[in-house]
Amino acid sequence: MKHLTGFQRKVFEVVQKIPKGSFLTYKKVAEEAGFPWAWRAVGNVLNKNKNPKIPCHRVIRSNGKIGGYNKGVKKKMSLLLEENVVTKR
DNA sequence: CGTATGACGTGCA
DNA sequence: GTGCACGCCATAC
Repeated sequence: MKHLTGFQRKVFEVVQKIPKGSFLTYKKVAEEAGFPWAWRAVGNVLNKNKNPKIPCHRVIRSNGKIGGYNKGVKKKMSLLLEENVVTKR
């Protein structure tokens, strides 16, 4: 797990704790992580994140858009449709 | 150590 | 409701 900063570790913790069938926005994750002012960094951390243990696909934008996914946005949409049971857009 | 980037968010036209 | 621009934080180079 290497040397993650408290920020990243916290973000991973929160994202990993997201219950199935639910999703959080980047800003919400940052807020839950304890860094509500660094919602920007949340997306960056997840982007560079290579940990498959982190359901980063459950984190979407506040715009209601899916956002992105380092494994493929298409994959993220599929996961959201299957796990979060959400509608397209 | 300094600069640039990015899976964002909000504001304004 | 949609599009463009700016601001923001942390990380990577």
